[in-house]
Amino acid sequence: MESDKTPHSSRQLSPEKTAAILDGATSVFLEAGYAGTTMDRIATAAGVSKPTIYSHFHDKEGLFNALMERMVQKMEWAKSVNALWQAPSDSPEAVLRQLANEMLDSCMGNLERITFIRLVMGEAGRFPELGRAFVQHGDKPLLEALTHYLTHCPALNLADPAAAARMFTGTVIYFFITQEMMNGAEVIPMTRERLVNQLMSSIVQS
Amino acid sequence: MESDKTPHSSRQLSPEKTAAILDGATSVFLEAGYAGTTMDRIATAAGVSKPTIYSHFHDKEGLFNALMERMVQKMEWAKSVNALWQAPSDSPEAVLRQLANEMLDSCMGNLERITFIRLVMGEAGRFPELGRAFVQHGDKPLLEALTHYLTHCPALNLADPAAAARMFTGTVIYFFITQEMMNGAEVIPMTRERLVNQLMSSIVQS
DNA sequence: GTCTATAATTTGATAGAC
DNA sequence: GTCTATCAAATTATAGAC
Repeated sequence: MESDKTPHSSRQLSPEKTAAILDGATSVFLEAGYAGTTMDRIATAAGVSKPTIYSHFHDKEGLFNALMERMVQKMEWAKSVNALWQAPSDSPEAVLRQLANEMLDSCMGNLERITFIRLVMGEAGRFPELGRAFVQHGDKPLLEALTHYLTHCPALNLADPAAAARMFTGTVIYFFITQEMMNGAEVIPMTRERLVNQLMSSIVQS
Repeated sequence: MESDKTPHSSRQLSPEKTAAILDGATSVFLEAGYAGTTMDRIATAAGVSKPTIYSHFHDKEGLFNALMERMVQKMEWAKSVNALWQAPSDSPEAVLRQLANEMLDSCMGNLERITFIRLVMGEAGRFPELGRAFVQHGDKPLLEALTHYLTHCPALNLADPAAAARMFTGTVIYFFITQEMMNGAEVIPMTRERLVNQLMSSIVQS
């Protein structure tokens, strides 16, 4: 068969424009939500014309899906999970404290992440696959790594490590949700230190 | 001064229509989100004309604010909180188990509540007061009641009851978020029984 | 007080030039 | 391959009849 890479290839879309469209559309969708975003604003933000968008993506929904898939895959807790492996000789308490703090450091005050999660939760009803992909690429790897750690850490004797991992992540992430995603920091004040201490006394020595 | 309640009062808006508009608008906003909702659809759903809507509410945003304020106030965990007081002689484990189960019963499979929370989280950036009101009327009373119980229950000796209450509600509510709001039930399976057992072994005997 | 009809603008999407 | 110009439909909001 002939190669696809002939000099005068029939490739019809510029990768640079594709990236510009995705970047511009990302910022507009994050700011205005799905229904609040117009193709005109995306064209302006991306520095291209509207027909160019439609030549690279079938329609508004196709562009949104492509863009959110890209964002969901960049959204993993990889850096936080590293805390579980990079100092294996540390005490479980030190390791788990660092995990909680890495998770909170990567979320608290991170306006782009806050806006992204708001968008995912708001659209998870109209785009069910988006919600599932968020859990698949975000929560699942974190829960698996933490469950594995809690299972194999010699000092801990947990009856149900997977449930303990759920309690750990749920406590940390819902704290982030109430304080920052819901603007509740002054309504129900709480410090991260007290929360993490509570988790330690519940997991490390129960 | 003259009374406002003269027989030929100058009252100019029918309360029945106001209620019809609020009800119709609620169902449309829940289904389509803020930007995805049109005043035409609200008029049809409410069984009134568009000018009638504008005579009762200043504009789309004013209608949305009025409606969400009403929904936020109906959204309390009152029934769940009752579990903390209606059988004070029960063991802490029995009381806390019932609280967790009441919370989950009122959420899991409750499509209207799922859609409502998705709407609040999705719009908490563009309507910051909405997020705060959600925490004020939802999380705060629940946390205060649970903290009070954990503080005064003789059998428990918790170092930080408020932090323990946070762990309890965060674990339960984030479970609901991942499994149902994010459609993650098949991606990261977990039973409510295991989760509640984990909470019991972390709080009742730590 | 509520409606019918409509104004003014914006929207998602495309035809056709180059 | 990308743009200018433009379409048909939908959108927020209102004027004026009754």
